[in-house]
Amino acid sequence: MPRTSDADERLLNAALELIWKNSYHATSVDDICRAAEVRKGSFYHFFPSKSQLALAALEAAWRRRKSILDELFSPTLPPLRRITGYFDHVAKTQRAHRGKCGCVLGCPFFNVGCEVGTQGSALGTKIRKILDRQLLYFETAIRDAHAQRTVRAPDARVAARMLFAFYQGTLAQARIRNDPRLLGELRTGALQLLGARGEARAR
Amino acid sequence: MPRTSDADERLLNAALELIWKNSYHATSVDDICRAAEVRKGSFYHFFPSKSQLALAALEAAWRRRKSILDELFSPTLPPLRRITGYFDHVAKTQRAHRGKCGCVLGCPFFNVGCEVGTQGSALGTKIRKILDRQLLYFETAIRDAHAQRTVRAPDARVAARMLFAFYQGTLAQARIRNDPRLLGELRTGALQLLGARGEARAR
DNA sequence: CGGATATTTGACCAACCGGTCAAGATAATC
DNA sequence: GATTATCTTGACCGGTTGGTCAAATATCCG
Repeated sequence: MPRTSDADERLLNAALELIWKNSYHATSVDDICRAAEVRKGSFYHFFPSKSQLALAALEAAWRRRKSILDELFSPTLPPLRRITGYFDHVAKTQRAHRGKCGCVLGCPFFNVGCEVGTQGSALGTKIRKILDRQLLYFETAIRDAHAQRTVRAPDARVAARMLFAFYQGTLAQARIRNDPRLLGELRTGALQLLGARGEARAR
Repeated sequence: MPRTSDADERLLNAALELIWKNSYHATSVDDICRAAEVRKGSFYHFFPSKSQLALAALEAAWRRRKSILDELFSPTLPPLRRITGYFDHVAKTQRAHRGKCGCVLGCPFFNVGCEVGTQGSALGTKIRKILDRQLLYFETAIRDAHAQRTVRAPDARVAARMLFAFYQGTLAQARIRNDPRLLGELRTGALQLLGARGEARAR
């Protein structure tokens, strides 16, 4: 067997980068090829269509994110720490984005989800699935926090949805305004939203 | 003087509808012309470019929204009622969208803001301005609520930003999942986020 | 080395993109 | 009813879109 190429990976990376920074519809196949230094013929050797490439790129991004989430939401950590620790991590990476490419980028799944959500595409379905899974991390952390009474959240699922909405809304505002300082409000907002007890608020 | 036309208004309405439902980049000039039953030549008689049309359409949408906000956030109403009343109104109109076109559409300013936010276009600037103004309604309501001690929010601006993020995040989730039921969580989340007192929570 | 398979290349496609324009149609005004 | 400014029309533009393809080339394996 002949020749192994990394052009497919370069395409995945370039696609994620461009779609994340701009948007799905604003990113053309030619743009992606140019950024990945791959000719269009090779593009269609590896991927059947632009939408399939986007799907694969988001899937790859999710795999990376999942391993970070698994670490930050480890059950060995106090439940509220998992959440605030994750928010700290998000603030850090968004600041890094801003340093590198000049923009706060927000969440790629959420951004593309907003863009294509109403169109019933395969992309939309995949994104809903990813967001659902991300929600689960919040849900179990909140359930644990409730069990050890650092938080009062009888319905952990609803509380997780509200926290997730607050989190994504804050991240999106940071993108729209290109201001990572807004992410500093994630921690206090989360504790407030979950009705965290006084003692739990410190650090 | 000759001939008065409403083609410009039809274009504004069609543009808002299509951009809101789909996205800015997914909506073409031809799409808009078709929906408005206007030939392309007429389009460019009234508007110099697609982006200027979008700008004007969002501006018109904001004017309509502003008059609703002025009414629902009237200082004659109890401060928390202004907020919950607005959320009720949003839930109602989003349900209506879903009934009419099958989709929860979310907030047009926020959606387009997410899409073009990083590109430094005039559209982005306009949207930031609109979102800022919408934020002010929350801010004064929260300040009033704090003054009459139905809420504890020493920094009304920060509290407003957090509430706004929660509101937009929830609306966007409802769009992504096409589920208006999520909007039912706006009220309880808002009261929780603002640390509303027990008595204030009842209806 | 020779063959099999994986990859690369660049030319090509029809459809569509945002935008232009000259010519004609229409209607309020005098 | 002529004038005049507003609006409408449809043909047209070069560039870009997502996507195709046959031929060339590179590599691994025996």
